[in-house]
Amino acid sequence: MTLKTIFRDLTLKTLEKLSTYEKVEKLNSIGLINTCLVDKILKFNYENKIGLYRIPTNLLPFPTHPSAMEWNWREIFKPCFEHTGKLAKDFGIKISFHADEYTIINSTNETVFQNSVQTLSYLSDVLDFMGVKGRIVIHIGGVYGDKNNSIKRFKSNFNKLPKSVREKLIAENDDKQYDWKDVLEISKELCIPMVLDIHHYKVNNLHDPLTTKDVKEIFSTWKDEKPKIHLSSPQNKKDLRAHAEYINIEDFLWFLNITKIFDYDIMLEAKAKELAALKFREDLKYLIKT
DNA sequence: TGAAGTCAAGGCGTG
DNA sequence: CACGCCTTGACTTCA
Repeated sequence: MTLKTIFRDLTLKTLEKLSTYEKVEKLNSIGLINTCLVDKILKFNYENKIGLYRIPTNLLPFPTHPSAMEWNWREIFKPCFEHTGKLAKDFGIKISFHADEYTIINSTNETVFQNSVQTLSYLSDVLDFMGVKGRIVIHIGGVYGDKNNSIKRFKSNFNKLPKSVREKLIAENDDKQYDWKDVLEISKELCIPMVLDIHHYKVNNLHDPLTTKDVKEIFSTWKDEKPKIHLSSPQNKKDLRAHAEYINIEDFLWFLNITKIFDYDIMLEAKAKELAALKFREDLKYLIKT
């Protein structure tokens, strides 16, 4: 059994050709198709004992764009999200979002920061409507030629965010700029959990190799919550950053070896999505048996 | 109905 | 300086 998980979308150009009435109709229709798809995925995950799900940020089309301001999705979709949230809770599936690359909390441009606040509020409100204790993953952002100042700006801008957003954010190490030590320091100071992405770690690590002690410190940022890591495999040797279809079990074993004493969730970032998750689990089972 | 070109946004690396 | 990349690509147009 495979899932066809194609989330509907539309281009701005198409949207702007429509009358106000047509716009709302179109946006509603796409939003509804996508939320129904989420319900279907949750059901699939439950049946296949997959305990996590990351909802794509394009769940709703143009949720924060000026050209769709007349669309009051919060009012219209509240019951939908309540229903979806109830499913997630009944199935025991943890929900999360990953803010897109345009969400930059530490931007030097105030407009970019304000747009980021809008996007984060959208994601936060969806989680609140769902009534789940979901998380929103973010990266630290740009460096702008001065990492120390950019980290400072991240921290001060973080504190300008609405409380409802702040309490959902979790920070992830990235593959180019902010490595795990940078993010750990920031996470500790802001008291937010850190998601360790072990693929990004391998691509971008300026420090010593990760030890069990380091992982313990990273996991301690989660307090009473079960920690989560991100796992993916590179597309190919040349293009290390892009995600492959499936997970190569080798990319996890080294980490498993230093974390056997811990209990944590694994979010897979693989293009084959649910198929990759099922295969990963089979590979792991086979390996442990032999 | 298929393939090819296009798509809101930022920051960074590459040619 | 223009372009591609990142995101679990998808939409739109044109044969």
